[in-house]
Amino acid sequence: MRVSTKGRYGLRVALELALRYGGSPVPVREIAENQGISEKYMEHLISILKNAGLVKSVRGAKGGYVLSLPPSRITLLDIIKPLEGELSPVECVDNPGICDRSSTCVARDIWRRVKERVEGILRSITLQDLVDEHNRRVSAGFMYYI
Amino acid sequence: MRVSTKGRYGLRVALELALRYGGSPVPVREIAENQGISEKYMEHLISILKNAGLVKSVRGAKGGYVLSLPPSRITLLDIIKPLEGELSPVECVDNPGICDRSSTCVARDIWRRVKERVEGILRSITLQDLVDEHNRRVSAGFMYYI
DNA sequence: AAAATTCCTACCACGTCAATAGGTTTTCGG
DNA sequence: CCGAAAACCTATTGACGTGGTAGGAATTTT
Repeated sequence: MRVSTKGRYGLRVALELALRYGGSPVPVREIAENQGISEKYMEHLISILKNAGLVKSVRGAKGGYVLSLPPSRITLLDIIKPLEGELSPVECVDNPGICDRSSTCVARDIWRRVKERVEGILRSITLQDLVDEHNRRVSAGFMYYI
Repeated sequence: MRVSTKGRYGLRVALELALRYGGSPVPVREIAENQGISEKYMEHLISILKNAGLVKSVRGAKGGYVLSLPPSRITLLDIIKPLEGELSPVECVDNPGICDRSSTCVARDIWRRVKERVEGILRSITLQDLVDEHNRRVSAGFMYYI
């Protein structure tokens, strides 16, 4: 039941772009450095987000990436889905034809509920929520050291 | 975010044992035949359930497996956990030390909530619930053909 | 004794994931 | 106009987990 690094890293990328929303385009190199992830791999991940229409690119020098929508209008599900594919624990939830027991299978119902809940959580949280929470923690951490 | 065949098959095995709870021990061969799964592989899976204390074995001829508790006292989480391991979408939920950002990571909180929800669902359903639902469907299917 | 069954350990083939490599194209600044 | 900075594209690789197999040893019933 693990999310791959695509989903994990991708979420961190999106958060970084959200924190800098409204500013100049952010090059992959910067994100990769901040996150301690290979630049080349990051490039690959962000191209998935681009194809999904979540980020826009600016080519050439001084280029980089920006979110194509305000953080408040992007849910975590929007980000995770293109990176991870369907969030079903089992194939037959999305594709009943794969198993001839699907129509009466009691297990399938369980897996369907699991998927719905997971999607529900991710859909209910926006990037802006994460930004707010992040800022709360940073300022709390700052206060702590005074 | 997929559950492996271990979890899927294991759940079906448990359901079969639950349907036959109170009867004589069920040999692996029978379960494997009913489910269309390799006997050898099934053997391996059921030994995991045995080590977890969910089923008891009776060795020798006329032997087999039985649930070690009534179906109403076994939750789906009890079954899935030994087969699949922790249900965390990311490692750091169970093992914060793996990442030095854990203490302030906003993403980690999300993944923790996902895990809690998934576990919550699986913990709220017992094998007896599945048995009841199964029986309901069987009799409904029967009525349908009259 | 023979058959049925659990139990144990090792092995392997395959696919996916994570990552790397090596370029080509576009754009800005001077 | 040139060079640097950046996105973009395609292919390849290495490692690992998953799913499944093999062969036999131990235990119990008939």
